[in-house]
Formats: sequence, structure tokens, C-alpha cells
Amino acid sequence: MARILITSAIPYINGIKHLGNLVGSQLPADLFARYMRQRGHEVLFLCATDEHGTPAELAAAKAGKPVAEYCAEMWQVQKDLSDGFRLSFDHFGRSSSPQNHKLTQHFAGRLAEAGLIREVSEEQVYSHADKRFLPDRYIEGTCPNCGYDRARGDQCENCTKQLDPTDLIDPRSAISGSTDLEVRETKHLYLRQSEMRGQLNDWIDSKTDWPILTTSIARKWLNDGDGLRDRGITRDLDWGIPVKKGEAEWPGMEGKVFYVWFDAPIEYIACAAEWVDAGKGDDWERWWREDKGAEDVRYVQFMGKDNVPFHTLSFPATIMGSGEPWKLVDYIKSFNYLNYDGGQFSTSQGRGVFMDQALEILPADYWRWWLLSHAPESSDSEFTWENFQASVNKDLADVLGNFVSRVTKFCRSKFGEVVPEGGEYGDAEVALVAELQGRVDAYQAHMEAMEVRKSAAELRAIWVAGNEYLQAAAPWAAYKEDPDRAAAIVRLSLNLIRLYAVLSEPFIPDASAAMLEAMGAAGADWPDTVGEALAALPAGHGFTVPDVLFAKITDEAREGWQEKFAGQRG
RNA sequence: GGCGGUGUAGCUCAGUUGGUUAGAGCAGCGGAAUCAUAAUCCGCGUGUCCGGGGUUCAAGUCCCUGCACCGCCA
Repeated sequence: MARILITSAIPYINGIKHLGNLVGSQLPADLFARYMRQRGHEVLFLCATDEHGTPAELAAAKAGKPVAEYCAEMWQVQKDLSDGFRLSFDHFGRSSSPQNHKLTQHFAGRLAEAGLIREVSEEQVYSHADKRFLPDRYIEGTCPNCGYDRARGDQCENCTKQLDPTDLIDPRSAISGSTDLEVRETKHLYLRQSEMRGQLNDWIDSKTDWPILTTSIARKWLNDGDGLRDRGITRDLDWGIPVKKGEAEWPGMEGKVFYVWFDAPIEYIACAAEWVDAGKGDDWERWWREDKGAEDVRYVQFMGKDNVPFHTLSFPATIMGSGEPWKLVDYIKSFNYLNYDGGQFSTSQGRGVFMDQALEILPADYWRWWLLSHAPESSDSEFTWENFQASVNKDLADVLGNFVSRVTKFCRSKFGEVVPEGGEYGDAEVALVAELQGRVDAYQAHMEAMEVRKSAAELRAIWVAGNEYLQAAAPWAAYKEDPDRAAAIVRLSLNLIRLYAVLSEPFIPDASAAMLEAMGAAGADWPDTVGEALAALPAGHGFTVPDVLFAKITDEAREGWQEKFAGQRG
């Protein structure tokens, strides 16, 4: 039995995530966690909300609420949605937790002791009307290059020129529109990542088994231009983790907080502490400290490609720089983007399907299956309603759902709601078991390797094999001449349903549970061999005919959704 | 502009270190069956593997170059 620590990129607090966000991190992480648990491994699967920073403050202000209250509410919303999608986190934490405050301050203190933090005085724009410093992109003005009047302080979107806020003509606050701005001197802490470039580079070089998408992004940041740059890790904000050196005050940094970029990944660790404090576990350090039991832990992270730099460089720099034996990530599974019907999903424009809307129109399993079987692994992939309807109807309703339906209903009509006795297994059954064993082996290999689409394809092939067998064995025909032969076929087929429920659990947990319940099966323990698994339900074992597992998506429904989700969510 | 990715059947995609007639699912066409959510099963693909050069006995698979789309640029 292995021990596997799994984290998925932590979603930002200011809103409900869309399906592209979901399939890029949390959903595949859940697939892997569920599979590993079923295989009997010890799994700790963590996720949290990322709550600090200017966007959270602004979203709270817009909602007319104190930021802490806003975040608490949005955390609950996101928690409920992750439950709705059956994401099996062992704990869903918050980056604003006391545990993270303590750990973030601890890391900062260690980094300072190691000489990896320097103080920098810089000039930043302060808005009197907003009573706050403004990040570059929250300052608007006229571009000195092209004259575009809504250029941002970091870059002009019109001519793409990189800008400094002080370059702008007639600068104003993007928050209030106020022009009462002032350039003030302020002091900030920088993490000296550049000092660790060699160490990080060697570490990345050692990860020969990582996807190219992951290592190429890391190498680019390490080697581009002057190489890895130092990064500011503090901000002049109210909402965040107060800057401290461990438990001690940090002279000159009063009233400042750590930048969200710095504290968010540390929440991966703090979340484990939250997990313990919530009474769900009793020792989080044995998952995170190599000197306290984590030396045999395998740590896997899931994320979209936009998050790769932070996970390959910034967070490792924090950990390595601390000089303490914290667990570094062993494998990073990164994803490309899911597009929506010819364009991008857009949170700001409300384009695409969001997690809350998805669950309002269809059960989680529909989305889980489609998203995972079309996961953007090798390149960006695309969601279209036609493809979604066709795939879900065919795979879930026709191939799997109908198999369950035809077997259970045939048995009920001929033998009653009990696994029939009599008859012997012959060549057809031997051949089926052999085929399934090969496919289950392949399925396991793909799941171990986190090959999501290939796993889905193999699982589907396993479902198809049942239909092929049933079609060829034709118990409805055999029943007329040789009822015992029909009984044997049905007995095996009922056992196939139970096996399918077990194998499908990581992808479609609700349907899996419904199938197990209908079959009166005890649990979803992974089979040692297919042959044994198909003998789990003995003759005489009672079952019930389940309700239709997957109702089909009609053309009318699909057309309605297509229109409804074209943009501007209401 | 720099960097990276992608470009394979109508659609969504597989194609390991270059090696036999380039594959899967869906859609389409033909057939079988009738237990089942009109659900299943069987059969059917002469595709400029984006274009053009090159290396090689052999390239979708390596090199150069052009084109298109996408992303990132702290």
C-alpha cells in the first residue's frame, strides 16, 4: 500500500468556476484520488479556496459586504458545488485560515533567516479616493504610444505595449475613476528566486517523467531573458496574511500583507493542518515533512497550464529556501484549456457553462463523464452541445445504462429478481473473461499513468464488451431451447453490472452507487481478477431493477441550452 | 516581436525510441437481432497525415522552411 498526497489547483474565491476550470484540475484530481483509494492506497486529497488579493476585495465591495464575510459565503458556495460534483476532497480548506497565517509567516521567517528575502523601496500609485494603493492593472489612462484611452497601467490592450503606470496620460483609478492619485514610496519584500535558479534548474532536470507541457513552461521561466526574476511577496492591502517573520514583528512592514501568490500554495500544506483540526485526521506532518513520516509519500499536483510556473518554480523555491525537509511535488499533471463552442469560456462575459448552471440542468455524472473523456491533455479541446449530447447519450445511456436495463429486465421477466441458478459457463464466457482481464489491466495502467482520456476509452470498451457478449450469447433465444443455458448467461451478465459499477466509480460515482445498490452488492472493492469478480453474486442473490440510470438528452433540451449559454449569463 | 503549443477520415481525437496495406469513437450506408432507455451487435474508410524542400533502405514520426490557429510574455 502506497501513500499518495494529491492536491488540485485552488480556485480563486471571487466567483463560480466554469467547466474549463473544473476539468483542468479538480475533476481529474478527483478521478485519480478515487481510483487510488479503491486500489487500497492511503490517499490525502486536498483543495481549498484562494481568498486573498485585490480581486477578492473588489468583489466584496461590489457585493456590499466586508471581505471576510464575502469570502466565507463564497467558500460555502464553492464547497457546495464541489460536493455537487462529487469531488471527494478529504478537506476543502481556505487560504485565509489561521493555519495558513501561521505557516506562511513561518516560511517567510525561514526564508529571511536564509538570506533569501530582500527589502525594496519602490514607488507605487496611491488613490486617496479609494484609500488604497492600486496595482498596476487597476490604473487606467491614455496610452502614450497609441492614444487608446483605456490603457491599463501594466499594458495597453490596444497596442500591446508594456507600460508603467507612470507612463499613462491622465491616469485614473479603475476602481473609482478618481484622478486624485499620488505616487508614494513604499517598502516591499522580494523573494530572491534568482539565487535558487541553479537548484531549481537541477530539480526540474531530474523530472524526466514529467509532461513536456510542464517542464517546457518551467524552463522558459528559468532561462528566458536574464533568467528567473525575484518576486515581490508583499502588498499594501488590508485583506491578507500580515507580514511577520515567523511569530515576530517585521520592522518596517507594519500594515502590509503577503501577496496572494506567496500564501496560496502554502495553503496546500496548511490545508492538511486544517484537516487535522477539523477532526478528520490526526497527524498532518506525516504527509508533509520528510523527517516526520512523509519520506514515502508520493505527491501529485493537478492544474491548468496557466498555473504551472507557480508550482514548478515559485512554490518549490519557497520550500527549498526554507531549508526544512518539506515534501516537494513528485509529479505535476497539467492540462490545456477547454474551449466553449468555438471560443473561450469567459467568466467576465458569462460565456459557457458554469458549475452551478451545469448541476441545475443535469446530474454530475453526465458532466464528469463528458469532461473526463474529453479532457484537454495533449492540446486544447472543445465543448460543443452536439458533441456533449451525442457522447453522453451514446456512452452512458445506450452502452452502459441500457446494458443494465436489458439484463435486469430480462432476468426479472424470466427468472425473477434473483440471480438465476443452473447452467454452465462455456467458451463464450471464458473468452469474455480473458478479454475483460486484458482490458482491465490496460485500464489500470492508464489510470496509474493519469492518462485520463485513454482510461475513459478503455472503460467504455469494457462496457461495450458486455453488450457484444450478450448479443452473441442471446439468452432470449437460448431460453426457448435451454433455460439453464440462459440462466448461466444472465448470471454472468448480472455480475458484469456489479463489476462495471466498481470499475466506473472514479468516473461516475452516483451511477456506480445506484448500480451497486440495485445489485445488492456490499462494496466497491477493486477486483483481484475479473474471473473472481464475476462470481461475486452467487445464484440466489436478490437484486432489484434500477430506475433508468441515464435519461437521454433530447434535441429540444440541447437546443435550449445552446441558446441559453451563448453568453451573458443571467 | 519573443517563446511555446497545435494542425491526422464529415466531427472529436490516438498514433510509443522513424519500419509491414495510417487507427478509435461518433456521424453516414448496408445487414442481423428483438432482452432493452427505437437501446444492441456485425460489416463498410482510395484520408494531398497543413504546404514545400531535405536526411534515410524506410517519415505522420527526424531536420530546414512557409502557412494557419491558439496560448503565454511575470
